[in-house]
Amino acid sequence: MENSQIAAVFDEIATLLELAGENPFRIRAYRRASQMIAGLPKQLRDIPAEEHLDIPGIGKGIAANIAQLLAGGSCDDLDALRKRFPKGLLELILVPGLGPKRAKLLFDRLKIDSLDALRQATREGRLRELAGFGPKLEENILKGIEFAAESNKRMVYWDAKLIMDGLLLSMKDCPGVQQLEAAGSLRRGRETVGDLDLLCTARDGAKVIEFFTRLPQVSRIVGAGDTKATVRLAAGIQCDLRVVPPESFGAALQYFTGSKDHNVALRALAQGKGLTINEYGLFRKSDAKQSKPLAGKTEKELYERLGLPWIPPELRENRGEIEAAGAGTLPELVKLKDVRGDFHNHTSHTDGQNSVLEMAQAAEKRGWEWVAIGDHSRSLTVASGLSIDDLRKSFAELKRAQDKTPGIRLMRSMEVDVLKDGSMDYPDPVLKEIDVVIASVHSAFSQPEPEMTERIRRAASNPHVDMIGHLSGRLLGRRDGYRVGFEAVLEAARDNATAFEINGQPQRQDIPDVQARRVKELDVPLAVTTDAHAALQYDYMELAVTIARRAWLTRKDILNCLSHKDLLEWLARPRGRKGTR
DNA sequence: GCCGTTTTCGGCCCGACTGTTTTCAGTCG
Repeated sequence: MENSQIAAVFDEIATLLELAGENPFRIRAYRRASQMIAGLPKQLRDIPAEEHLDIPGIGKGIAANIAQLLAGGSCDDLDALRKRFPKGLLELILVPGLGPKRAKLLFDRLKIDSLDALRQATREGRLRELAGFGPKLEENILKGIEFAAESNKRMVYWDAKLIMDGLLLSMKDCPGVQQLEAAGSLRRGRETVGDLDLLCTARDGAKVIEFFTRLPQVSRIVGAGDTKATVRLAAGIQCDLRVVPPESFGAALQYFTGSKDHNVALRALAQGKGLTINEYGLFRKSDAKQSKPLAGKTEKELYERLGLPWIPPELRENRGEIEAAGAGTLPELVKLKDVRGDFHNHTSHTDGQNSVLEMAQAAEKRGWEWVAIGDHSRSLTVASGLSIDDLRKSFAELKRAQDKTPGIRLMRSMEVDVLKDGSMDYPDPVLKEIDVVIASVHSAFSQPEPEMTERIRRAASNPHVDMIGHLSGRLLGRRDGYRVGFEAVLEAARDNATAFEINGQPQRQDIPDVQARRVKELDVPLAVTTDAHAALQYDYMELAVTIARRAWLTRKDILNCLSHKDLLEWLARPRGRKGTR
């Protein structure tokens, strides 16, 4: 069982406990464990059971559940709870306005146990029989049912970012708005985003809220007060706007950036110092009226007043960043400007849109020091992969492009298919002619895990392979990755001085942050890549770097931060078993 | 259920908004 599946079980247990009206702190314990496990850099099954207790948020009870899950795929607590509540009850909670209490009431009194049953009962006016259910709620539930049916669709980071960029532009025209910033999971750079959070300072909140709710992007107003509004955007995502006074901007930005777990942990830290935090500032507990904020204007002063350096948003997942900040061991995260070039992209020879020269010129224009320009190998016929002859012709073309782009050093890279048996799509002598070889799986996705693992291990052990491309093979929102043993591949990569790619295509984001952090743990190098299929898609480097930052990576961990000279040295590194960098 | 340089028991983050209420519960983030 994967960590993500175990995390999902604990999340379900937490929800079911809510329905059962259990102790809220017990519920929170399960949620916390779920979050913690989802963020672990290593698979629980690869950690000795007795060490599970060392993980924060995991005690005796949850450790026992983990043991059961790893042994048999389920656990007693989950099974017992599932027997008490029908599956459809979990759907009801997805309806905005319905939480565990109301869902339970609907089930107990009206036997409603699915969205369909809810729709019918609402239309028949049966909800009004219940205390606390009036006409407004009824109306909101009807609207909410359609939303719930598709509410598990999160938007990939890049799409959400583009929508947010548009909103920021629009809100700049709003009279009275001073500071304006995106918060929430988007600011933390999460791979998918469930809703957008926008924060601004202004004197007259009501006027700003009115301006915001009338923007053309807004399709429906869910709620609006003097300091807060929630709307549905035509683009199909919810957006919250909060207006706060300038002296609270830092506290509010911190608060609405989250994550929830980070904030809870930060509050606990404040508690221990006799302080309390809310979105308006940091206060002494003794200051009951909260009249004298100790900090709040900026995030930096808020963290510093708690005895911590400012923590970059990408790290705020309660995955050890608060402890590291306290110990002064936060990493100096890689920045976009540290990147000197890209390894992975495609030209019009295969499925890209721009020529080799155009890709070279676009890279030069970005100010990169070098770029490796790539294509697909011959097996990938859907993308008209290059034959050996065409590949060799392209070397000459690259030389001609180099003459026209004196400001950048060009190299040839190739995304070479890993065939079913783990052999490469070109013979070794041909691979040797290519400057940067990226080994990727594009076929036979449904191989059993042991075969897939061995297949990629073999590729990672090929002395001409420089990095493993998009290891999981997932496409967010479209398909899960293929089944592959990450630790086994990682071990082969370490032993053979092979790197891992962090692919910045919005649907891929592969490998994800948690795995990249694990790669770093073993001191295996990583590369951030765009997988650009058009010159404009070099923009995806920003996303690849964001993933790297979420993985706690510094410039030392990333091959793209090497100078051309040092990169050539790395490419010529000694290979083979136990070879060193 | 977890956790402990205040504690192995008794705590556990905090406020806005809504809808239904005569003072607040439920939901949400």
